[in-house]
Amino acid sequence: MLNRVILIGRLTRDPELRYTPSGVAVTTFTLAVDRPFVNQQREREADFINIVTWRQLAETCANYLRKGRLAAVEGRIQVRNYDNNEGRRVYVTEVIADNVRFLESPNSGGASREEGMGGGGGQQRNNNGPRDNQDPFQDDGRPIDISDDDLPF
Amino acid sequence: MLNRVILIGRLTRDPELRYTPSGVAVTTFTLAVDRPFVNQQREREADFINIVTWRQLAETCANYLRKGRLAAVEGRIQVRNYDNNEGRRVYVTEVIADNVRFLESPNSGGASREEGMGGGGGQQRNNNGPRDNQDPFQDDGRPIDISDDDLPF
Amino acid sequence: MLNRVILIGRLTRDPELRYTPSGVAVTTFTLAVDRPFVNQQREREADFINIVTWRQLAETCANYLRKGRLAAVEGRIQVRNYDNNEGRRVYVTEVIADNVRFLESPNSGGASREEGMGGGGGQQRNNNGPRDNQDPFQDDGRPIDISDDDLPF
Amino acid sequence: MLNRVILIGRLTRDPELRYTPSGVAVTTFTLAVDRPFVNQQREREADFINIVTWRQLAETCANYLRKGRLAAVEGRIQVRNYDNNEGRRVYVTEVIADNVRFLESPNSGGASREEGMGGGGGQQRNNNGPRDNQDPFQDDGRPIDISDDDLPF
DNA sequence: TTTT
DNA sequence: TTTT
Repeated sequence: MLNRVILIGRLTRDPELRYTPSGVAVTTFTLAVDRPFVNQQREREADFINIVTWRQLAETCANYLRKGRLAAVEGRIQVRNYDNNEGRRVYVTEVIADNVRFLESPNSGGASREEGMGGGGGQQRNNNGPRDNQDPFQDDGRPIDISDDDLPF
Repeated sequence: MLNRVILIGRLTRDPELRYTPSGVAVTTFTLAVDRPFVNQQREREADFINIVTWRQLAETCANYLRKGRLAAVEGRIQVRNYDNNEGRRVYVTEVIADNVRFLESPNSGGASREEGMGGGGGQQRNNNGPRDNQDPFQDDGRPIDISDDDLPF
Repeated sequence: MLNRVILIGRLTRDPELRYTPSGVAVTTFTLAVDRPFVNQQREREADFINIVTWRQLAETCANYLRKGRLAAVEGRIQVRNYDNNEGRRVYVTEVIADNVRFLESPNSGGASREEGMGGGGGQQRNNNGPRDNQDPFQDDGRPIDISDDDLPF
Repeated sequence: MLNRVILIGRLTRDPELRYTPSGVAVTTFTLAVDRPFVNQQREREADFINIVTWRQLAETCANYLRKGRLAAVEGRIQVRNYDNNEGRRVYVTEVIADNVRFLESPNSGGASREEGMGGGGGQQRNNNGPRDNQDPFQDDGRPIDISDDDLPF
């Protein structure tokens, strides 16, 4: 009936942009949200929360967010379930975002030194500007098997 | 860094009150939160979101909430993980509530007819008033093996 | 940059539906939101918060909300200022709602006995169903001098 | 009954720290919160929202926030009214914050060049570190006539 | 009275 | 000007 979430945290990795068979953009990433200090020893812990964005917002997130950046996310909690290959029902909880704010500009630091460095000998990219959408080798740019109702995170 | 959730929905079952070994009350329940209408056929779907409350709030929720009742929950998303008995890592997402509002009084209807009817031949209870805390057979009232950090939902 | 408000409270009076010169519907009402108990004497106080809704949501609120009803409002804070007839700058704070949930059905009680009783000899209305939109004497149904940017609350 | 606000914006001026007669710290500042773009010409507008913090949080805000800095504020809307010296009832809306996040470190830029430059011949201060609480000339550090219930913003 |  |  009412379902509202607001988070501020840092991306644990670069966002992943995919497309549904019908061509709808969907971007996923994980936000590390620090918990309030629990004890005097100031042990720091975080919750790692999966975020899903769709359409125009998905494209924008893929272009402007990177691993390590601070972002604010507004959205709603969604709980999906599916049966895995062992016949077990698995529950997945995600936040479907409808508003994302980039709280660090690309050149204000905060991003990990390793961001964008691909698995080995991959293309080098300018990680401080937006990602080049024309890049034909842009990872995750190909249509894949995701439906709007049941996208695997 | 900031983690805020606000939900309005209905309880899918009676709340469960337990105690940690050190005697801290913890109450869990699931909220069915209707999704906004997706299509013209007005198919109604809901997200089933697990809620955890602690201490005084846990006692109050156990006393005043029942299956079917409408409630507003304020809290934060928490993601726990543990290794199940098959050696698989399982992720559990819950909302740790710090504020719960009862949006239906006990006698304003909305609660299922079956609420409180135990497994078989159980005690009958007046389901419209608060639960009797003195009841020595109150289900879930015994200390069980829950720690504050890793309570099984 | 981010501006989100969620309120639950009761209407202090019937909602008012008006139209901008270009025919856009705008409904205003005030929500009484109880403050958390301040002291042991349990003095109850409330904040009275002005709500503005537009377009389809305005029509729906005018049709289904009434004085005394419980409602949840989601929106954003807006601060307007204008110079009054004494040349003083006046600041007005409202919540522009984009989502309103009716937490009491028309026949679940909660509405004041006096609701809808107009100033003198007014039409009688069935206050428990939705308001009749065809009613040619529906109060506040005439176009008035409100602009989209600067509506007087 | 439920009253929750979350804002992200920039301070329009340095925060002001005061004390109630009984010695309770209270800090006030104004947050400029950009509105979503209204038209194609990308006219940018903002809402200027008054924030009030109390006790420990007030001290921390006075120490770490400065004009121009980005901050996230969590709290509740409060509406006060008083009769001004012309016998008119004036309504004041503020956000009483219970959680403030500093989204820019003191040396990440963003602060105005003029911040901290006092009215005339005042002490110079290092504006990038926290404010020195021992400073005997610290502005707004003297007890003033504010009560907990009716502080003038 | 307003911030970037 | 205020609701239960």
